[in-house]
Amino acid sequence: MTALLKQNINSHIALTDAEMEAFCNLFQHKIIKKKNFLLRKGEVCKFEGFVTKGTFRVYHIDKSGREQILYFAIENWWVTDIDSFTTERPSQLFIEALEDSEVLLISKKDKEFAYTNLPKIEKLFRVMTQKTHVALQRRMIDNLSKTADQRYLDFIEKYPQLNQRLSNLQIAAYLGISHEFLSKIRNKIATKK
Amino acid sequence: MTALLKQNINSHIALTDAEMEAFCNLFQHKIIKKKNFLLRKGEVCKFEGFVTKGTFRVYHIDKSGREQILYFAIENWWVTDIDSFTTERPSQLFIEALEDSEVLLISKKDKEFAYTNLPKIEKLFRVMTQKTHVALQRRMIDNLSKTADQRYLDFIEKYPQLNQRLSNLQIAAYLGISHEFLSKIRNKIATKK
DNA sequence: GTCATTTATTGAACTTGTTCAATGTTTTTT
DNA sequence: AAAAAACATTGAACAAGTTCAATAAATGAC
Repeated sequence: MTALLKQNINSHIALTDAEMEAFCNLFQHKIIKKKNFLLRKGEVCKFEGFVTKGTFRVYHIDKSGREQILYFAIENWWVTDIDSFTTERPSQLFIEALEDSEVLLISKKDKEFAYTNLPKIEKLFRVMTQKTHVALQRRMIDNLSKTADQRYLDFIEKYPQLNQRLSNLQIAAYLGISHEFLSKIRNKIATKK
Repeated sequence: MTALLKQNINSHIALTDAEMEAFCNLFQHKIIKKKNFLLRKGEVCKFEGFVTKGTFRVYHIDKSGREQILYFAIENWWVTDIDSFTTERPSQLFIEALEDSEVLLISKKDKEFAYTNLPKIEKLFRVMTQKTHVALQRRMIDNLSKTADQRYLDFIEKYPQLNQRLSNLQIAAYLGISHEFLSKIRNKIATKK
């Protein structure tokens, strides 16, 4: 059940078998059907999750009703609203399953327990947050400097697995463009080749 | 010399006086004159810095020569290229003083020393990275959902101190628009009131 | 204080991306 | 298998933002 989680943790830091067991035992397995929500705007995010099956999208809905996707999470990715989870304030985000999915969830209390009793877990989350932050910095710069065409080409090159699994609607909401315009970009790319 | 740094650390976590002294003693004071660089593209970032005086901008230059500002750092802010610092690979970024400035710098080796010998420092940087990450997530969503006018209004409301100290050139590079267009936005706002 | 440099403004032509509406295609549900 | 729903494409009119060039204003260097 937690094999993928253990492998993921191993890719960041080294834990003894006992530490690994102790930590992984804190997670609860949960099944989320397609179109169901792990979190809705207004709720306090009470978990940090690790995806073992399926796809989630973490998104925001603005005043005019448009959706902006902060990130996708598929197998082997972590998912949470880190803001709401740490501050315990209502979330501004939605986390929705785009397919029938499964996650391992750890509660805030159990995570705090791990921080105090398993010092390396503090390092694990520092390292993971740093890596996530670096990726977001790159995306920020790309969004400031690149045209939508280029961002789309980058996306399909960087995340071929996501490109296969996601509708163009979802990809457009991630790139920050209308799906109609994405369709025109795709047409332009296809006819150019 | 390190009073501001101590105050900043206290705003994130609680350290004993001995821990605080031990940690703050690892920092070196450095003066950087206006238009000089703390880091240039191609160099490995060997420090994490805390600004005690002045202003820095952390920016990227794209293929067409346009500059995108990742963030500004004034007194009481931290500054580094976290990507280059952790991976020890050449940086893609420039860090430049926009005024005569002063920073407290900690080297990678000393930071590692702190992580192993002062466990709370691990927590300090986890917490700080989380907060920075949350701020960047918000900026990302704003950039995906809001028009340049609104982002500018948000900027001057959120960072009045930066708005005062920075040229419109710098602000435009942060917002991801041309400075000419920022000028037109400013005109529109001024004549509307 | 003057000259040179940098920063800010404005207008015109252009490019990128949006909106809306209509139509076709695919997927899901029953 | 048919009907409904969701997704994708296309075109036309529009809005947002860029580029280039010219000029004005502010700042810095000597």
